[in-house]
Amino acid sequence: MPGIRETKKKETRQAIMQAAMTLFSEKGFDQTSIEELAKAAGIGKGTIYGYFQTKTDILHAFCEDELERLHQELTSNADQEIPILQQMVSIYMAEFKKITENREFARLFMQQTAFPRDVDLDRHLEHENDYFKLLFPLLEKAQERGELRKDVELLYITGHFYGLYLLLVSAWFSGRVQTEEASMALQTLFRQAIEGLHPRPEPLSNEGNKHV
Amino acid sequence: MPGIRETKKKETRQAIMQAAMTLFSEKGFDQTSIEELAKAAGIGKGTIYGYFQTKTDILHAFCEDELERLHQELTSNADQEIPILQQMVSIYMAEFKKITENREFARLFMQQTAFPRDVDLDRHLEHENDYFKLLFPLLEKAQERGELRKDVELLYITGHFYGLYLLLVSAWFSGRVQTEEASMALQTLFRQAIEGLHPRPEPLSNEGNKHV
DNA sequence: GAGTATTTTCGACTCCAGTCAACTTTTTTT
DNA sequence: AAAAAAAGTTGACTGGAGTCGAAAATACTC
Repeated sequence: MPGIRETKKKETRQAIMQAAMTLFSEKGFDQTSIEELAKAAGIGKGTIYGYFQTKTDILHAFCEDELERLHQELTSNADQEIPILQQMVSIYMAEFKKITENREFARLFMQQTAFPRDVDLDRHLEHENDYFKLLFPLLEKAQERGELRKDVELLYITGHFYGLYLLLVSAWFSGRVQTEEASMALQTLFRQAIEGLHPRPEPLSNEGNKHV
Repeated sequence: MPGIRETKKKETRQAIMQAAMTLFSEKGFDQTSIEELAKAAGIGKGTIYGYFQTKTDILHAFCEDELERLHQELTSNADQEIPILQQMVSIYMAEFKKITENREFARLFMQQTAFPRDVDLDRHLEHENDYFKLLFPLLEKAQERGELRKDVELLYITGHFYGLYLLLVSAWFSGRVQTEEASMALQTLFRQAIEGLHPRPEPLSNEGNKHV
């Protein structure tokens, strides 16, 4: 039996996030005041701070939820036998598309995710570990198939892909990469990461070197 | 002849940044109010907004100045004949060390640099281009020496290194990489990026594969 | 089910970033 | 060198994020 309290807490939390997303989308993050938001959610201003530490946290929690759901989807649909390059491109492009739906949300979310405040560290690490649980098995299988070096820790391999993902998002913000070019750019970067930046006498396969 | 106005503008700007850094360092960014800062700089509160758009901008401008100076230094000291791996590690570790001197500054600076607001885009791109002017010649020489593929655009090569740098800083914030380990971690990542994540029958040289 | 403890809600309040219209200083014009 | 224009300075003011202590709601105890 959940108890009145627990039930209401979940409901209220949802109500806040729901109201927040509606208002943030309609009027923008800065143009929405907490007081307004509280009224829309049918609660008092102070109550919000029993659920979230800051205004940004509301947005961040929403984005994390959305991505969590996306990851569930990706995990169930994943075809673990296609080349790791394509798997990684699919996963990170799905994330990229989701995140870049709203530029303002994306900025605030990425700022906190990539460079989190110390108070958020625990939550952040937990979330990251969930992500690893999705990625590691795929990378491990790719290692077995001989597509990835076995002498590189999975954490580092993930790092390479995640680093390039960060780069892509950053380049998108600065306007160096357009939304339509993103998929191509990420694929190119990932392929180069796999092939290496060092020149080699003979190409590894004939898929390579078609694009810069 | 500079004119009274121009001279004073530069002085005032310096006074603001100077006072800001003293106070931010002593009391922390959030604990320092603009009014306090204005008093310390010997000017009125409103005047600050004739020089900087936001409180964060003051910090950001300071960090950019510091990094600019660092780049000058790096450019003049650069030995363009040592392996590109070492050159890149030196440059990015210098930046890492500078930036991580103060955790709070680092967070605010990186958040704005990696995911800039639209109003800051022009300044940001200009600054990035200056950076490229430092890096491109080094990378080009490395291509000539056969250390880097010639079929990958310089912008992309820079991207690989910068992406891994972002990753390192992000991992430092999350506590996955300690300050003392950073240099080793970056070197490993950069070497892996050069060698590639794909396994190869015979190692390229005997420097490789010693660390994960 | 009355009484006590604990958790949650609330909005008046504090504090501060950022604005703005009046004012001062410098430059340009005549 | 006086007048007009332009650029820079200022602090009282505004609006909103986040706090806090009192009040309400729920949960425990006998």
